[in-house]
Amino acid sequence: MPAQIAQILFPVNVPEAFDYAVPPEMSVAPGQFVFAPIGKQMKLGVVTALKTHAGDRVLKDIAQVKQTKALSASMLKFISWTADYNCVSPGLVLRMVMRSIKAMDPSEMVAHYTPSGAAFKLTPARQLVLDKGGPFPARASEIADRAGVSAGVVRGMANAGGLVVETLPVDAPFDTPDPDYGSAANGGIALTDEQMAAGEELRAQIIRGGFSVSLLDGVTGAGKTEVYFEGVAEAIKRGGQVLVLVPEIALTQASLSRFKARFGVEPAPWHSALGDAQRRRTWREVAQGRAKLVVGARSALYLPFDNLSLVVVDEEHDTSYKQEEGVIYNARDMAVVRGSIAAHAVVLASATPSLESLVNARTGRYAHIVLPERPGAVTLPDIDLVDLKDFPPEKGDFISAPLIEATNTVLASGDQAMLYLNRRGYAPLIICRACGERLKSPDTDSWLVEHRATGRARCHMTGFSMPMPKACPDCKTDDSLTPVGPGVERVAEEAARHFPGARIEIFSSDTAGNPAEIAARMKRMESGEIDILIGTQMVVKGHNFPHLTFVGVVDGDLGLAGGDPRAGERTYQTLVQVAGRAGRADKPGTALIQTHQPDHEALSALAAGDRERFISAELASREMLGLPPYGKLAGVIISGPDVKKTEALAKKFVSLAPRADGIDILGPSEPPIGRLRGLYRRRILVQAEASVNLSKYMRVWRKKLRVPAKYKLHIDIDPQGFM
DNA sequence: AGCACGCCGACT
DNA sequence: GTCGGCGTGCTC
Repeated sequence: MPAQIAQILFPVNVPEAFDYAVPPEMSVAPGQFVFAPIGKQMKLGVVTALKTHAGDRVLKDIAQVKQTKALSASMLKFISWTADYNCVSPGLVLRMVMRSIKAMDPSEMVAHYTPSGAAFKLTPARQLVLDKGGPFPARASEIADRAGVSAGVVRGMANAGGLVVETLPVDAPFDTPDPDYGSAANGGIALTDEQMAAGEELRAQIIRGGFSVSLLDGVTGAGKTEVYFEGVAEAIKRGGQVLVLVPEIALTQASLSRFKARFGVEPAPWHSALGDAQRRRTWREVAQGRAKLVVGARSALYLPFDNLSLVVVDEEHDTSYKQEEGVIYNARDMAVVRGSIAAHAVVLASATPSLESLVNARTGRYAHIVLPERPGAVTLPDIDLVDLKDFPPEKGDFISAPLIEATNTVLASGDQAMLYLNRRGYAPLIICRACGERLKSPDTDSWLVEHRATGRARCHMTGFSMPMPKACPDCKTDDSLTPVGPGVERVAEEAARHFPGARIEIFSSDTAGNPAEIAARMKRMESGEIDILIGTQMVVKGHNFPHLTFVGVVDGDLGLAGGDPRAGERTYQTLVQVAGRAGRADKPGTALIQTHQPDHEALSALAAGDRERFISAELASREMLGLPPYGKLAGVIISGPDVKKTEALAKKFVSLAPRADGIDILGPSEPPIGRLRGLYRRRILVQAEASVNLSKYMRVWRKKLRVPAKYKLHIDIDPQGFM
């Protein structure tokens, strides 16, 4: 029998898996993690395939098989599919999967304590342990922490017989969700007939098994979450694992609590800010198939699920599903791919579905489940546009008379108002009155934003920040630096002038602080301790304020500039979500949107409350221009330390483009941010007809150019922005 | 991603 | 003379 050869993929940036000899006494299977020598080092990789013949090359031996759960065949396929589609090496995708390498070993075991109930010598400190030390079983340090005693007390108490000791994993398994825990039958939220029918449809998909995609389409407040919970319950009931993807910003304690209310346990969390211990715990429990319910941001899609049977993508239109750095991918699209590979159900949920998903639903590729507005409950408020040409704000102000009037009316009736502006800080631009200099981020084409609350000038692209200078750094004139344009801080200042006595709070990622503080602010808003909330994008997600009946959008045009083909769609989606904050819980609401472009299709359709009109107009123009979903786009970003060489490299790349029908290449051109962290950037846009396999074309093209060290070429399939 | 090989400036 | 700077290229 010929020696067996294993293809091994390593989590490094090499173009393909490498061949290794399997020693005669060793047995390996695809998906297993193995140690093998690569160069001078020993690395952990994954067997992707076995074969019997590999060229003339003398192969090295696999050193050792790692004793841990292997990746499933569908996971391996998903890794290579992701790499191919997004034009990156499969090793980089594997690196995302292997994010928590320590989690491959079983959890360390450590002593846990539980009250024994037996008689023992009770002291005041020991009483504290019993009163406040729980929940049990727990580690000595956790109990001591909660009870406010030293860990010695806990151990002494165990010796005295008051606590029993057992050795348990440091990383506790997650509790098993109960599909019926908070169901309507068990006293949970009662579903309407329509919601029940929609839930049944999802259940039916899951019972039928196999690949399916359902677009769950319903306005805010129509009960999308309750409906997809029905699907989640069915999948859990059948023993499968469920992943619910949410936009990173929406992964809050409040959203986890909704899962707890419905399934009796908090789900396993996954997001970028997770600490090492929690990350390890979730990764391991997911790999072992013990974590049944996972709620996570986009990267959770690359967790090594053992038995995934449902993926829900909540707020599927949200742009944060697009990963913009490293491996560039769209988690919403990859979720559908994962479902087709692993043959399971996928649910896309949104009040404002992306045009791509809508078209897929209309052509029958996706099941379309439409939830009607709840009868009796006002959902979308009355939306009107304020043409800033007709109602210009006072000089230096940003709030027009109609917004002031509407806010006053709402405040007089004891309700709350919200002013929305998606701009952090005080002013987006700082300019010198004496010499005209604009404060710019070092090595980057981006203005510094004044943040008055912290007295700093900050770059939102790079994170650079410095104390707000007293004098112009260029002409040295004192006190000449002037803020230009509005940020939420400035709008709050203006609001304080217009509405004296009103309790005003700002809510943005700068002021948000930790989760506890966010929750506290939300609570103040809910209980009516805030009259006017002034917020950025952060206020859009998921919080319901029963007394909020007016929303004023300070700048409805933000996002329409810049030539991005999806700008109109994004603006429409955001404004629907913002306006939807007003007037729930049976109180009618109103929304006013300040704009310079009242005739823009997105804005006028919004004011008319006519989603259908906006969608058909937008689709018609996309079809005419050959843009997604009727055509395909890819972006190329080339960056490097020298302008001329970067430009030359971009031109050379364009000249190497394979000739093909149905493909247009635009550029290279300088993107809006032409220089970022000292690197000059050039952008190429590739537009293709729908029938073209654009990923394959880009992979072939990419191989023709050797990119020098320090220079980078990134391919972005279906780019969402044009920065 | 690492790690070594390689070819030019400030030290014993 | 050589120690080491990091630029370049390879790893089955």
